[in-house]
Amino acid sequence: MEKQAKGAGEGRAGEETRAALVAQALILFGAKGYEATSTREIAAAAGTNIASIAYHFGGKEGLRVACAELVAQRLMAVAGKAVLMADPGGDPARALAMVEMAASAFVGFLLGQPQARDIAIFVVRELSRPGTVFETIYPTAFEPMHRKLCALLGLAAGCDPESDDIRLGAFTLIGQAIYFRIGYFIVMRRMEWEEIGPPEIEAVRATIIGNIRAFVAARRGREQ
Amino acid sequence: MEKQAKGAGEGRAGEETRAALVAQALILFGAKGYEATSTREIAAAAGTNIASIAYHFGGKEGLRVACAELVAQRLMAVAGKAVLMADPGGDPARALAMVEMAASAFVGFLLGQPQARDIAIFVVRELSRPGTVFETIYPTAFEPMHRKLCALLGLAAGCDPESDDIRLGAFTLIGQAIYFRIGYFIVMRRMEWEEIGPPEIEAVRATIIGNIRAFVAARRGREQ
DNA sequence: GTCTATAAACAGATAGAC
DNA sequence: GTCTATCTGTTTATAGAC
Repeated sequence: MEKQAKGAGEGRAGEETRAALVAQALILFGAKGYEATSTREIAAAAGTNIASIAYHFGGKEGLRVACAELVAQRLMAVAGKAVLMADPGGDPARALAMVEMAASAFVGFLLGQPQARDIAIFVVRELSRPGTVFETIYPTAFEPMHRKLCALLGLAAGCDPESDDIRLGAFTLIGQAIYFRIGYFIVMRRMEWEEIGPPEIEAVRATIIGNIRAFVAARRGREQ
Repeated sequence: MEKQAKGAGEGRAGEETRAALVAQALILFGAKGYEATSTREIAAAAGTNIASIAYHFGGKEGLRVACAELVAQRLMAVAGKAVLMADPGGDPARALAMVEMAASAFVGFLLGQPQARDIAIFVVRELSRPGTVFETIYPTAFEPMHRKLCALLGLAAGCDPESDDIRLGAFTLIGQAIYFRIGYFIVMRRMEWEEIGPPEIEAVRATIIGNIRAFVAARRGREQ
């Protein structure tokens, strides 16, 4: 009644409404889960009506897919340049530094502003089960990044980048970072933190980077 | 019509129905999520009717709480003896061995039989947001276990067990294990595994135990 | 305690005016 | 493209027979 005063001859396309719907859906899906979020809720948050979801996306499921596409695109835009194009030039020390930088950025994203956190949890939820969204995000974003991480780790540690050891090790690195988002409230309670701000993020970062160095050091010290 | 032939004078109490409902709800909540699971589904899986959920638990939410209580109880029964009562007797080497044993058991549980995996994911989901279930499981099961893990890690590494470093380090250890459950399908895809059986579990176990040793070694080698 | 039948609320999808 | 009003199916919860 007061929110939208757009007449029929508005001119500006419905691209804005579409974008608002995806943006709000992403936040709500992340915060409450896909099933627990109603289309009415999303429409209200986006300042539009329920019917517009069917119009723009064909239905709730289409909106979910649109969220996945947006996320995959953003992930590639951000990490694609920072991670995928990283070139250590065959130098183990530089490779290690690049892994540390990537981990640092990842932790900052996971624990940063609430909106980023909700997007992160949307991705985690969707990647935890097979489906359309999994098939959208895994091949275009996750797999290339994990492969690159393995390349850097392998170079840094002096191991075959595609060995079971390095591939699984890369998962343990990702996992410990993601846990701080999954277990957000557990961590806050146990650490007796009121909120997770810059100093807290820094503490998490330091611990994870310590683990990365220990991981690499343990392998460097062995054979090869 | 054919499933239940219990007359009025059956004698055996409804404790069985109650237990079946909790058991099936736990599996379904874990597999599909709380919101995505209908009470009809649960009742059918438990071989009873919808009304019995209201009778035994007051409603769907009561069933969720009952699941939490069962999980908290089982966690304490299993891990309570294996972990909480572990006494390294002040020996760092024994403390490290105990952490490794606990991690090994934890990974086995997380990746073991499907039923155990579903229970694990129920716990992870519920602990990821504040609520009644969080308040049930966190203080009675999670907090004591994390504290004990910190004690063992601190002793093994020669650090203050309640320092930020050790407490956060304990989270990174838990996180990397849990990731293999959260990211089950990602791992399978990337590792090109058809299923996660004993040899795959062993590989994950080896990587995580390697990380634990690296974590401890990095701190032992420093000061103190 | 267990069940069927049903009530009341809510979901996602759609028709049609503008 | 946007909206209101409505359709259709499903949800949880409940009443009441047995």
